[in-house]
Amino acid sequence: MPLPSQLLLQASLFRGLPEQDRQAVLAQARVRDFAAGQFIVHQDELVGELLLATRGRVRLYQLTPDGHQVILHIAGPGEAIVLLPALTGEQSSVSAQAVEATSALAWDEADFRALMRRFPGLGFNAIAILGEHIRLYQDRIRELTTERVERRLARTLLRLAKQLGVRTAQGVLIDLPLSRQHLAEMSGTTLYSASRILRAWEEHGIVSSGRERVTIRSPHKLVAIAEDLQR
Amino acid sequence: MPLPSQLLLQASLFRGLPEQDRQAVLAQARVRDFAAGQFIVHQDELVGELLLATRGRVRLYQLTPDGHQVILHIAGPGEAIVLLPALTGEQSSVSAQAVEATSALAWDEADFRALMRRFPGLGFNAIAILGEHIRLYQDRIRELTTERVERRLARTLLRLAKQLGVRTAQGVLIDLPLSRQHLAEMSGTTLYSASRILRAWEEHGIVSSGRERVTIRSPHKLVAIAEDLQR
DNA sequence: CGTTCTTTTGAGACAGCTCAATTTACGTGG
DNA sequence: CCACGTAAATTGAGCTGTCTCAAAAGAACG
Repeated sequence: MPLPSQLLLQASLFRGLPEQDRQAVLAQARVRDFAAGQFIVHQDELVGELLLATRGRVRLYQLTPDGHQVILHIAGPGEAIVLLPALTGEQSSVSAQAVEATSALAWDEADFRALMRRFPGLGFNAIAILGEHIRLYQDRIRELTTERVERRLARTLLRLAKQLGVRTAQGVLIDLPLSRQHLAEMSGTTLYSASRILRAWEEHGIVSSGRERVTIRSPHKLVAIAEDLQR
Repeated sequence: MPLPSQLLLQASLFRGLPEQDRQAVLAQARVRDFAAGQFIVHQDELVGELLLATRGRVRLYQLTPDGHQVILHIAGPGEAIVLLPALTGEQSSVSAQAVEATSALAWDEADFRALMRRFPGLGFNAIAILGEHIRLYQDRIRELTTERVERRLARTLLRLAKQLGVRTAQGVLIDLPLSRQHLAEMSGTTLYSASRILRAWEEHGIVSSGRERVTIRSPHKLVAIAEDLQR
């Protein structure tokens, strides 16, 4: 099996590890594949393994009792799909569903913990990843309590563009099937408000969006909206 | 200096550490004291040390460009005041201000990292703590996007009661100077809405609140509001 | 070329915010 | 211990951003 080593060199989890150690860690991983739309873990379930995406995209979300979805993150190649439950042995706080055909490396919880004892760098990297998540979440909490919908939506698009953006002739395409509903669930609003705002932006030449696709034509203007540089 | 060892046995950071190791870690700590109201760290500043509260209460918050505060957490004895920046070497994502006279143990960033290499249990505990924060933040994001103010306020009070609640004759007192403004900043609303809701709850015998004080008379009813058990 | 899912758009409702004006509680100093 | 000043809390009134619900139009796919 040819490992996608270029990508895994960049994976935050392995950053700074000596090549030899990295190989030792990779040697213990299994490969798992998920079809588009397949559920990978369910909220409040025990998982028992650490999953690191190598291909595809995974939607991480929480479900409320009355059926609302809140999307917390879209994980792409090089990112962990399930990390915390494997590190702490607790159940998952989120559900994960593959958006596209996805592959991942999998380590058994116990195995990975043993690896962390052997290679302390792994532990530091895990902490750094959790730290990034914490910062992102803190930012979102601040945005949700102090900013209005339009700005939050702008931030969501900018975050997505940074993470999954692809340069095209028209601008930056967010390379992911992304409905208005999904955008709403990432921004803390409703599908209707998201649709109206995107329409308005389309009129102003800021974005160009179709069915489950968004291209940012003018990242600059979007930043202006997100950061309130206009008035 | 007599260490408050009972408390430090419970501190999540030292959980499960052999007594001997714990002593070795504690031996490298300095004690720092902060007056009520004193600023401990500022957002976006480098910190350079890990701070573990042993006494008092610390408000952790973010400030928005237009001056709004968003309170992310109130840290009490046994909890870390500054953790992530020391672990990753990055600047702090939050500001910290002592609510009361506060004491803390302090380790230099580099020293603590060395201790983590020596005692891997420290690293696992750090991960567990970060994990708890992540779960709390995820919950808040979900609440902010799907629940209305009254319920969020109920949850805020319940969280505070769980963490800092003191049983009294009238109910559970939240042992902390806590204005309507602060409650609003923890719940994602305004001081006015918080005030109105508390008044209504007072009328229904759910809480009894005075100036910067809240006592929960009927935790049961508050849970009913938070969890929507009523209708 | 009908079926299904996504998106758009309209109209109305309302939760919660804003702003202003009091009232209440506390601490301090005379 | 009282009077005063200050900060917190309450309350009213009006406004509006955003949600809700309904309906129709557009896009994809067998």
